[in-house]
Amino acid sequence: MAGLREKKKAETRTAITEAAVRLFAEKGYEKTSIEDIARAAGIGKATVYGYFPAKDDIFLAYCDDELEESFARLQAEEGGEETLLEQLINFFMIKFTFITKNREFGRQLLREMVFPRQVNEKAKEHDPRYFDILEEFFQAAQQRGEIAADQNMFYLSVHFFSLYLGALAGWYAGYVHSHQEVEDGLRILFTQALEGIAR
Amino acid sequence: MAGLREKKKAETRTAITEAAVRLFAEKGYEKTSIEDIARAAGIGKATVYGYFPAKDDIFLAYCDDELEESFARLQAEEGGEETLLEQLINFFMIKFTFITKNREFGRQLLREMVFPRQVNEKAKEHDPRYFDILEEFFQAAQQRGEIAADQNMFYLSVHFFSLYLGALAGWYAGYVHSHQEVEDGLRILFTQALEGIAR
DNA sequence: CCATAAACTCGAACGCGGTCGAGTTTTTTC
DNA sequence: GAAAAAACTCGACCGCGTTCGAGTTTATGG
Repeated sequence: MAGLREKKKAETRTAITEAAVRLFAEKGYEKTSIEDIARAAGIGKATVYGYFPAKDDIFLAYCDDELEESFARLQAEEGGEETLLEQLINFFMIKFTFITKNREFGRQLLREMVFPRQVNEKAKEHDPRYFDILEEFFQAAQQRGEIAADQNMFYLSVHFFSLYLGALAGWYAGYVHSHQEVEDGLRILFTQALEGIAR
Repeated sequence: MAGLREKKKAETRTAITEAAVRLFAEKGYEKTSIEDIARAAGIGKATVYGYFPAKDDIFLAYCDDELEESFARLQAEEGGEETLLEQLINFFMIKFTFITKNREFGRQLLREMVFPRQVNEKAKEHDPRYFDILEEFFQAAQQRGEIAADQNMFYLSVHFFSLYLGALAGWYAGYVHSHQEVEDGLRILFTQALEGIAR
């Protein structure tokens, strides 16, 4: 019964995202028009809108791939014997390096993730994955006695994530320029936080 | 000599911003077209681009007014006998209430201020004014003995500003919904930070 | 199977942000 | 005060994101 339709739909959707991923990487987001994508996917321009409500949403599909890659690298890291501070610096610097690999891409993605146009269900799947990694760090640090036992894991994650956001804001606003400056700044902020958390 | 030209130019510029402010407030940013603004200002559409390089820049001129108002309210507050924690909560909740007065306006402004398209000279005039207020709080708190003497005022400001950013992100991502929740969250995060900062 | 409904496709057109360039007004130069 | 230069204005146009609507394909039910 069904099937033929669904299969074709899935194929077309894939064709769109693949064409978009390729073109975005080649020419950049702004320089790639919907018509370019449609042509590359072998369909009409208007048909794209049957699959994605707006251009930004195609971009977000593209981001999913990229985020997946970053996430994999984050999990691979697993430095087990560093201090919590070093683990956190490491974690966020990987994220930072990834997101600022291309300034424009990072800016666009951050705008969409930090101040989304509407509450974003997709983000609510992503975020916990990062928070889980952070919470593992905290758990281990707690067992090593590096942080107090009564700390709320979730708010700890939020705390460091916020400081990371601040660093990104400083980067995009032009207050810090090199990766080293960002790392130094994060270290200062994290230490401020930790010296309280660790008493 | 000059004068006639300059005066006319200033008048036209004012006419544009005033028309824009009125129309943005009436119909919202997206729904207001450059042509609307031009017509309301009594000039041609293309002329607008002689005064502002892009639509967003007219929006930012509009924001200047709004930010000025918010800033005035912030300075008027001056609660002198509260604890640092309460002062900070107060300060950031005023900012939060202002910026989320209109969700769309706040989102757009935040995107532009936190992740600007290019390094923004205007922002570099604004930011220090807020940081100055914060540093006064810290100075006073230091004299009261609420925080350690060796803290770097600038990074303290950055720290709390970052936590505020985190709260905004939580709001726009839909993790917290009421002002009370935001305030509660800020209080937890600020306390985490302070208990370190205050030893 | 056929008839009817539902879903999908896409050329054409719309709206809007932004640019061009020719015409006009002001300033400068001598 | 005339001629050249510079600055300003705006109708016409371009490109692109998005929508419309008519035509086509697939699914459904008797």
